[in-house]
Amino acid sequence: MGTTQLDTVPEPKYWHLKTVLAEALDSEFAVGEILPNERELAARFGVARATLRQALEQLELEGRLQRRRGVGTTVAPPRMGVDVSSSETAWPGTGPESWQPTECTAAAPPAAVARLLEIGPDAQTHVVRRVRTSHGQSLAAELLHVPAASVPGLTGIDAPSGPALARTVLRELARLPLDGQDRSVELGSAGAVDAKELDRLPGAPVLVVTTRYFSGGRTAAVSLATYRADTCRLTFGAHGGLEIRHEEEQRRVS
Amino acid sequence: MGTTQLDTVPEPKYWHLKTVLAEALDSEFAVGEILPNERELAARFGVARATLRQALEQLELEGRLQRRRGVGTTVAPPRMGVDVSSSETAWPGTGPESWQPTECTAAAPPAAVARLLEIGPDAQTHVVRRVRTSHGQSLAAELLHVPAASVPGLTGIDAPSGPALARTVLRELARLPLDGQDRSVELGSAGAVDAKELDRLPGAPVLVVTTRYFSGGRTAAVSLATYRADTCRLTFGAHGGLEIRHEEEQRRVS
DNA sequence: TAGTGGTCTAGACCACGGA
DNA sequence: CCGTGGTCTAGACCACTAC
Repeated sequence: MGTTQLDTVPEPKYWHLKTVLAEALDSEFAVGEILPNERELAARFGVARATLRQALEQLELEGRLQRRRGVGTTVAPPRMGVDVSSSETAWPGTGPESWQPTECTAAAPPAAVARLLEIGPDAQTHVVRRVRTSHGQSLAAELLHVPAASVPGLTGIDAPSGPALARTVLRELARLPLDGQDRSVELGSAGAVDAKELDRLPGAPVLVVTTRYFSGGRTAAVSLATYRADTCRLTFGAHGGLEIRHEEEQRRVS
Repeated sequence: MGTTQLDTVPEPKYWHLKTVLAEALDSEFAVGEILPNERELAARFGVARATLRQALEQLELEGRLQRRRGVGTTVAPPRMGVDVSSSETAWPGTGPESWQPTECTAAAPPAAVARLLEIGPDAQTHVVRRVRTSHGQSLAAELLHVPAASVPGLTGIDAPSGPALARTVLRELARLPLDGQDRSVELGSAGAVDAKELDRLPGAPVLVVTTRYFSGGRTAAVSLATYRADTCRLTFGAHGGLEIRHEEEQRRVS
């Protein structure tokens, strides 16, 4: 028979729905435009709201949509390219970066960090909190763990607090010779505090960038930076092509 | 009053559930062990299955669990560190890599790729499919887009097909002088074909690594590699510390 | 065939943002 | 206050795996 057999692999509804919506997004909506609410979209497509939401969830994961409680679902702009390699072989806080220190506390590091720092789980460390912003939007939240042993110049001083202390720690750190660094990227979900800092709900997907800074044959500091996975594309450019350019806004299928 | 007021921010059930499960995973389960099935877990915690699944979903996203239909939910091993920078300034297919070419077709590139290649959307390109495996497990699926203009040596030859053609294209590509390359990482979801190649369901979260290869002032090739986000941690090591080491298997909270 | 996770439904109530 | 997305329920059936 001439009928091309389909349905041998029945496509899930939410998957088909996602495809349809993605095409509509390309052809019928402008960036920033708000979609009809979920109840109406579900009715329009003849599915339950939960099913519709499964499709929206995927599109949000891919950075095509942005959903905000109490507001609505909007068409997201293309992801921002965020350079993560510019500070190649450079201490954090040096250079014209977009990081803003917000806090500094003293604490014992979590087990995973202690392992990376190659220190005991009860060693004192300074924890510097920083936020990276661009165009007024929070891109990433960072916890920089600096063992007290790495910045001996701070032992006597305990005067400043908050951002001031953070800057002092960064300054002391920058006095060490930097031998090199290590980076890794993996998927994670935002904890409660990071989520608030990134203006997202807890559990939002994030790209976790782990950086180890080496000095004098030791690991002098470890940074855990969580980037909003919905809005960021991390670039490791040596050729300035995929950089922070905001690129074309609107595309249409030919 | 001495009562520390909680409940000012009522925690969602699935969030609390996720925390409880994560702790149980650390303290009561070994890697590879299978958990009770979803219906029983839901009953045991007194929640609906959908709610339990929301918690499991998050834990899977974080690489702590692995769920397989018809089998069950198992405790996942720590993520594999996968080096993505070793081929720094090197053509793909050269060196002792773990990539395996599987196919090669001729096609016009999708719009997004055409833009990166700086060619028209209807230019002919070779599309090489490769799979990266480690320890018998599929880690990543790649589509390498090579404009026909980049490998003029192939115009006369059209004899081999499949993997053989793929290797020929890679060989021809390697003859060009490589000026540099560009890399970016972002979150995506696996398409139907990639999902099958990665042994995951469509829509599974992946880390998309986009690489541009430059030669003679032009973009000679573009690679789109999708890494399993649940099992991979991408490393950009200059110091061989976070490399493919499988690391400690089992941890316990002190 | 039995048991697993994956999909889907039709409701309900809650938390948040803006008017 | 109303409308939005976020959470949750108690079911049902389907697709896959292994025995």
